[in-house]
Amino acid sequence: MQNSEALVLAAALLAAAGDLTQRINDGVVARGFEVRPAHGFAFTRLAPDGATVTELAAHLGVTKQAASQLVDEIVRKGYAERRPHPGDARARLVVLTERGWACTRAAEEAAAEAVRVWVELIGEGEVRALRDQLVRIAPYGPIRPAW
Amino acid sequence: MQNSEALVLAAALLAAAGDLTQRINDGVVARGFEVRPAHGFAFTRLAPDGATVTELAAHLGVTKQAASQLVDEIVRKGYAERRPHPGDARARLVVLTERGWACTRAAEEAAAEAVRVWVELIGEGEVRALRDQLVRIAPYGPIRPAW
DNA sequence: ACCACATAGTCAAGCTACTTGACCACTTGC
DNA sequence: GCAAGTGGTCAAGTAGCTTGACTATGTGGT
Repeated sequence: MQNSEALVLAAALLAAAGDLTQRINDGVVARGFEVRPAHGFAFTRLAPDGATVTELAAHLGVTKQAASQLVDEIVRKGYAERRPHPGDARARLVVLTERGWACTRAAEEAAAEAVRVWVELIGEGEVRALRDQLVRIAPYGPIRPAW
Repeated sequence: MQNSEALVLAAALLAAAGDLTQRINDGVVARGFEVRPAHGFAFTRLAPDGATVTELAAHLGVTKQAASQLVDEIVRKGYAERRPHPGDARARLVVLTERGWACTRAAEEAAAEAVRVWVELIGEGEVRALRDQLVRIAPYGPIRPAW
């Protein structure tokens, strides 16, 4: 593969990721939730059983101060709440509220809607293949803004 | 495709894009250029024949003031220069210097190096297929940070 | 049992890459 | 040839991050 082709791949990947992210966020906002994209990726970490601020910081690839500010924001907006951590009095467990769960479901709907456009473009099988390949090459590292 | 699968696709896409962007930028920095990722995407627009600040702003999806500041920076660092625009005395044509071209070539090398890792993971044919599919679904809109 | 050290979290201040608003120079179209 | 539009910059404000400092709690060695 030529060098210049690699840059084309990078540009297309960035464009697709940016487009998808924006479509999902727009869809969530249209459903009545006041959020930005970073919140969504925080929610996916909080979703199963909650998480501490430090765990969230690692997931998002930011400092724990930044993660703490983000938690302040989603708590203030009613999507999550801080609870005492069972088994560690220093830590606090951040868990989603019912509204937080509703927002998560809205994000899934919006994502499905955005992907549907792609399915119409290249077909469901191709989208699945795309996803499978991406899952194989995507590192399980922090979810970060692309730049 | 279930709703939750769409979010998995989005997360994988974001992770892959973020990872690739960072690898490319690290590679360019390692080759002795002091840049950030947004510069690279500016370069790809400037590369053929130069561009005006307004065109660059549209390409990057930011205000023309922001684009102007970015041009200030890459001019100060010696990667580009402002020239009078032939045929429009209001505009100025921003063109790459020789160092700017060298940086672009370094980005291509770094991108190829990063993609090589993927080729080893899933094979060259799959990477090509990935690129082709992405090119088909990626809108030709602005290149933006993923969030 | 104690004390040094590590870790969870927050407060405060600062920075950077953006934004909005105002403005001038030049161009375009009626 | 003047009104409206466009290219570019200057200035000020802002959002979301950073680094630094600190308290409270947990951990491990002697």
